[in-house]
Formats: sequence, structure tokens, C-alpha cells
Amino acid sequence: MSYEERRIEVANAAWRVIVREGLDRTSMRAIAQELGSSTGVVTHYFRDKEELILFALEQVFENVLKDMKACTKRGQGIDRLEQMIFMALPLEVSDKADWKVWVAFLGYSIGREHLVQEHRKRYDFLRQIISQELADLQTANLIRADLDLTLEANALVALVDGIGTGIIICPEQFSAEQQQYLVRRHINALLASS
Amino acid sequence: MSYEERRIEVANAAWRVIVREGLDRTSMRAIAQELGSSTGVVTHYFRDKEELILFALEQVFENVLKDMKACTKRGQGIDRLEQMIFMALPLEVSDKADWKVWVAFLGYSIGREHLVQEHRKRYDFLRQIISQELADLQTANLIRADLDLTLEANALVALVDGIGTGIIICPEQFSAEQQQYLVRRHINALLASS
DNA sequence: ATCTCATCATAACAGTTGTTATATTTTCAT
DNA sequence: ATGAAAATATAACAACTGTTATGATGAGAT
Repeated sequence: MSYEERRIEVANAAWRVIVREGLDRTSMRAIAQELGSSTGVVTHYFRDKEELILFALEQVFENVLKDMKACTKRGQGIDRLEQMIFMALPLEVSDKADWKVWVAFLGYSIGREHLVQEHRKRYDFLRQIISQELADLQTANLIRADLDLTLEANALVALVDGIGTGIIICPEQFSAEQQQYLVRRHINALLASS
Repeated sequence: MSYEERRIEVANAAWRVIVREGLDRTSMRAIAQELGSSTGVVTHYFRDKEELILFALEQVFENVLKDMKACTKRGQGIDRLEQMIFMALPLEVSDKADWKVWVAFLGYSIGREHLVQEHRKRYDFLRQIISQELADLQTANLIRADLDLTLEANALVALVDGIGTGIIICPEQFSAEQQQYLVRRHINALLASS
């Protein structure tokens, strides 16, 4: 197994502990135990705890990013935007664990400005992708020409965020169908009236 | 100063530390220092840390609840619903501190099921209030009759949640006007077409 | 076979944590 | 003023934290 693969294994162990125990109870020793080895392994692959946590978060983020970008290849038009948003939602049970990591990190960032900036980088990235998608739809006359695309991208991210965080607290409140319905309705409001 | 007032003073000190340092760095000693006294005071008024944290969260929650209920007295119709939602949004800078506590607690709850339930209680409460408001609007024929009110209440809570958490990471992304615009647009989609 | 270095294990360090017990002070009715 | 009770302070406890240093083990190349 390569160095990078082993690094990911350690991060995956950290990911599992975060989901199960929460971020502030994810100690080096707990990660090592989850990994089935000693803390020496953890410290060998990561300079410190923060580097490890950020790496684990990056894994989560890149997973959804990969799915979203895959949509760019496949579909087209409004449907493509919809599919992209769906990829970020906790439609399946397995997605909820990723959302737990996301939310845990969000809360953990309060009072740590540099972690807020880390989080912000990823928000900006998502916004940019969605904004680009909206721009394409606008030039194709599929959505209204008078839309403030920055605002609309923000709104879509907020919608996803609201659903994602809400579902952690009340897992049964949003079925996959309801999540998709809300996204569709939101997007429908943007359509060109032609 | 009464016992209950002093309790609130301690909780307020805790609130300030949470906003400034984050929840997991809010130690008993840090709270005592913020209060300008010893840890003996903190432990005297609260059985343990969790009771203190939950009490501080309850203060935050009751503040917005009070504002929302005040709307029930004043306005009427669609405008009243709008105003209620506005009360929960971080429209002013001072509101953002409360949102930090809310989000910090949300993240802190990951991996602590009983804290998730605590959070859930408050979500359910909000949903119920909004749901009741929607029901009134429905019987008054102001919003569409075919709406699933539970779903719509969930959607509104998610909208508020998405804006609130997003604004912590990117404080300049949503101006007060933009927040209100998004809420108005969301609610407009519910209006009866009469 | 031996040397090298990546990998892993163990142990110790200094700090911090929540909690508890025990003083000390203040308040206040009698 | 005096005693009881509330409020506050201090100190100690054991457990846990991230980090670091130091050994041990392993595999692969020469």
C-alpha cells in the first residue's frame, strides 16, 4: 500500500470516529484505536491533529465534488443543474454520515477563524460551480435574464445547507422525494417564462 | 440580585465565551474568568457543564421565540408570517452571535444523541409554530389549499437554517435585504392564485 | 548479509479538562 | 450581635489531551 493510500486509511478511521463520537471527542488515541494500531501511525502520516482533520474534511468534500462534476459530463440544461444539486443532498442514508462530518466541522470552526476560512474556501468553490452552471443556463435563455446569479447561487447553497443540517437533527423529516421536490420547486421559480 | 438572575448572568458569560472561543474551548475556568469570579460560582449555579450549556442555548432560543411570538400579536396575514421568519434570520450583526451559539451547539451534538434530541425539541417547536401559522393562512384562503403544511414548515425552517449557517461562514454573502428577498420569494410561491 | 529508511510502537511530557470537597466570605433574618 | 444559610473562593483529584522523543520492526536495495 502506498503512502498516500495509507494516509487515506488513517483519515477514514478519523472520519468514522468523527461520525460516531463527534469532532471534539476525536482524539489521536481514538483514531489510532479505530485504525487498529498505535498513535505512532497517526502522527507519522500527519503533522498534527488539525492537518488530519482538514484532510478528512477534504475527502468528504471531494467526494461530493466528484459526483457534481460527473453531472457536468452527462446531462444538460435545467436537468443537469438539478442533478448537481441532488448530489450534494443527503438523499441516501450513507450520505448523512458525510453531512455529520460537515456539520461537526462547521460547529468546531466557531471561534477558530482560520478554520472558518477553510470552510469558506469550500463554500466559495461550490458557489462558483453553481454560479457557472446558472450562467450557462442564462445564456441559453433557459432561466430568467434578470436574475442576480451570485444571489441565486447563494440561495441554492443555502437551500442545500438547510436541508442537510436539518436532516441530521430530524432524519425522518425529509424523504428523498421531498428533498428533490423542494429543489425542483426552487429551480422552477428561476425558469424563463417563455 | 435573585438566584435566577445570577444564573442568567453566568449563562451570559458562557454565551460570550462560546461566541468568542467556540463550544469545545468553553471550559468552566474560562466561563468563570469571563464572569470575573471563580469556578465555585459556576458550579454553584449549575450541576455540571452540560446543564449550563443547555441553559445558555435555551436563552438564545427563547430570545428568538419571544420575537416571533410578538409578531403573532401585531400583524396579520402573509405579512405576519414574513415578519416571524425575519425574526429568526441574522439580519443584524448582533443576531450573528446567537447564530454562532446555535451552530456551535449543533456541531457539538454530533455523536451525542441526547444533545441531538435537545436540539430536535427546539426544531419541532419552531416547525409547529410555523405550521400553525400556515394553517391559519390556509383556512383564510391566503395560501394554496393543496399544500402539505408539514413539508412547507420544514422547508421554511430549512431556508432559515441555510441562511443562518451560511452567513457565519460568509458574513457578507447575504445582506439583510437579500435575506428578506429570498424569504419573500419563497413565501410568494405558496400564495393562492386567486 | 548488511545497511537504510519508512513504518510502527511505546512511553513520557506538560497542560487542560470536569468534578468534588473543603474553606472562606457575605447576606440576612432573628 | 449572632447564628444559619447562601454565595464565593481555593485547592486538589484523576482522567484525558496533543505532542514529542525514543525504540523496535519491517522491507527493499545494494
